Amino acid sequence: MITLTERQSLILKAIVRDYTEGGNPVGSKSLVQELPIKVSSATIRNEMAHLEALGLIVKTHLSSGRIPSIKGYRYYVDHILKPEKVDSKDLKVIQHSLGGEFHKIDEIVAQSADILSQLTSYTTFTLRPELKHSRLSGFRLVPLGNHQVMAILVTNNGDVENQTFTIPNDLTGDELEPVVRFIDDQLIGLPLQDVLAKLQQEIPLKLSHYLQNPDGFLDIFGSVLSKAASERFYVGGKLNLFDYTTKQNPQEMRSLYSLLDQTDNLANVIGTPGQHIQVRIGNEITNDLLKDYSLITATYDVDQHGQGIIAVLGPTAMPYSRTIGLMGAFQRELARKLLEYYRYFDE
Amino acid sequence: MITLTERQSLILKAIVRDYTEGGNPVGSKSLVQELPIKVSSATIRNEMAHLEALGLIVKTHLSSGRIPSIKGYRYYVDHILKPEKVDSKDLKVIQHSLGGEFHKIDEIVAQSADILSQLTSYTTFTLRPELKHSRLSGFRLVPLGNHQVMAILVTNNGDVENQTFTIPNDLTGDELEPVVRFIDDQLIGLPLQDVLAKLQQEIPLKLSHYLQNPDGFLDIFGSVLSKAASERFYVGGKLNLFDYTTKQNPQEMRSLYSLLDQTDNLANVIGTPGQHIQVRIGNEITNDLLKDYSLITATYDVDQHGQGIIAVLGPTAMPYSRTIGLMGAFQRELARKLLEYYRYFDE
DNA sequence: TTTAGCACTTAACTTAATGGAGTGCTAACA
DNA sequence: TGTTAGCACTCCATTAAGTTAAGTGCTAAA
Repeated sequence: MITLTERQSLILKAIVRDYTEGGNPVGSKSLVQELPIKVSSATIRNEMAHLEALGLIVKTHLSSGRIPSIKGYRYYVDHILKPEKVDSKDLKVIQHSLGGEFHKIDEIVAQSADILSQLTSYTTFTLRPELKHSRLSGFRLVPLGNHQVMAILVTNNGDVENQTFTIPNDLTGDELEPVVRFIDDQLIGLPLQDVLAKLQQEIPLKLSHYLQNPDGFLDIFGSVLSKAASERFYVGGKLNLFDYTTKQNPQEMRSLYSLLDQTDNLANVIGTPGQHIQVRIGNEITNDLLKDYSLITATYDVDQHGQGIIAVLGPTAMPYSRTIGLMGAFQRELARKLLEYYRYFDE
Repeated sequence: MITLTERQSLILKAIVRDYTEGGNPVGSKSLVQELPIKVSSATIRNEMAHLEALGLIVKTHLSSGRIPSIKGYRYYVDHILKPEKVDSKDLKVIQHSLGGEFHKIDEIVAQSADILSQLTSYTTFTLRPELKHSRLSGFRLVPLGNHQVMAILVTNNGDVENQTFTIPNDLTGDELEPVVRFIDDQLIGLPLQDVLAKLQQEIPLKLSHYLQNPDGFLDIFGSVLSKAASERFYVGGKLNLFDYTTKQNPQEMRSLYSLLDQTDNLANVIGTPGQHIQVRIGNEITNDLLKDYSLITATYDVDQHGQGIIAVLGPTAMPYSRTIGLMGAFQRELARKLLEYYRYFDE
């Protein structure tokens, strides 16, 4: 366990600030002018040597200024940083962007990713509150004429998922009616997860009483259901990657960009709802492509409707204080907006 | 009007081929070995000087080999190039990828963009057959409970567009029923364009006979309608841009990438259905961001269902012959698949 | 414990030197 | 008249050497 003196802490803090703002290694002379204490550059050099011995800062070459190491950022984040109070202008942006009328939870969550990326200039990820709290509240099959049927699934949270199918010739709309009634009787009110489980087991058997060949229908229902039950991250500010990337090589950029496009895979990187706010720096992220970046994840809480995630990906040299401040504001505002949205359907 | 001798034409062709394959300026000595005619390097130098005087090839510096100029590519494309016959393996890939079952035209068109980008390693754009040939064939409002209504619009081509709305408290599902009947009576069978036009003019007036306050409904109907009537390009192989880009600067990459993301703006760049196949090279493209690239657009024809577009964006130094060959195959296969799809709804 | 002073190190930039690929031109040749 | 060998010339790319500025560690004195 590392403990720093007041002065060492001030120096580390100044190095982190200078480096994240200017991008250049920080030398002892420039620190003399900035520090609120009066010491010579030689003294600061001595302290810096100490911080380096502890592994908190490193040189880029033998006679260069210092930059924070991963461990240094870690110490800074854990012991020094105070989240910055959100600028009232920024808060207004957040509130205004969430103030409009939304018809879907996903719209709110996607919008949040966009606004947060705009405010931070980084790349952001948002996940809606976990679906394990969603229950099936309705299922319809709407014949559209011309061999087409639309399947619609509704949850108690107001989520609507739909998909259009071309019906095989041996399956008419009329035949499907009793099946819909079967679903209504047996499955309405159950959590989506349970429905999904039953779909693998008892439903096919029971359904065969109603329908000669249930496969076609099961495909349709299963497909809409799994769409409704799938958790996916929304990504905002993908283009910002071009601004803060450390990669020169277009090939590496491609791999990175491609990672952000695989929204279904992001849970592996970002994780699941958990700690209030978690900062992962450099190789603390379990993905080699991101080992030069920092990832901040925050869980937000919408009471009995479960928890969701917002996350920011940026350079290791980022203004953590400001970023974390903004994320705190988003946690609150997003939770508030979603609660308001859910309340509409709880009536 | 430029006319080249047989030998000059051979030399230009060889320079284009060498440069697009190797990426290096081509010198007279290397050409000696490749050309099917027996002449010395000095002779070739003389001919090259002539081609340069015509503006077909240029030097990168005073004593360098030559590369084709825009004008040179132009001449090559217009007078020398023969579309390459599509490899049977590639043709199988195309046919297989379009062979599956699709539930939407947009799926077919989007899939085409992906496959073409895969085969060319470039970025591709596809546009479905023009919507002016689509007619409104059905409109539904499905109440989903809990203040929600789904509006569904169907066209004679089997296109289905839908959107979910939260209904204002002063608008109940029952009230909407006569309105749907009004739509069915008055608008079914009309081209979407006409419906859109009427929506601006006579409909609001007529509707006020049925409904106290038609604004809410008009918003809903207009919103779904304009979704259905909007033409947008599908983009495939955006990531390939990283491979063939000439930009080093991340900022320029960002602008370029951002252009490709604005799918509603692409018509300005790519144009509307027209010529069979059009090749635009370098600054012939009316967009400064693309002035170092080539854009090949091809119109495909689906009989009475109208025309669509496929396009490929790549480096100016691209194997035009192969690319154009592939696009020709796509024109045929895509038109065939769409015809088959449409036929299903014409029954 | 702090500080002034100094020798030392390194990146980044500039300048010079060298080799190779390719050209244009001239004069001879078929 | 078209073709070719020969040669001087140009420019890029690479390497080598020199210079400057920023910053360090260490020593010795306050």
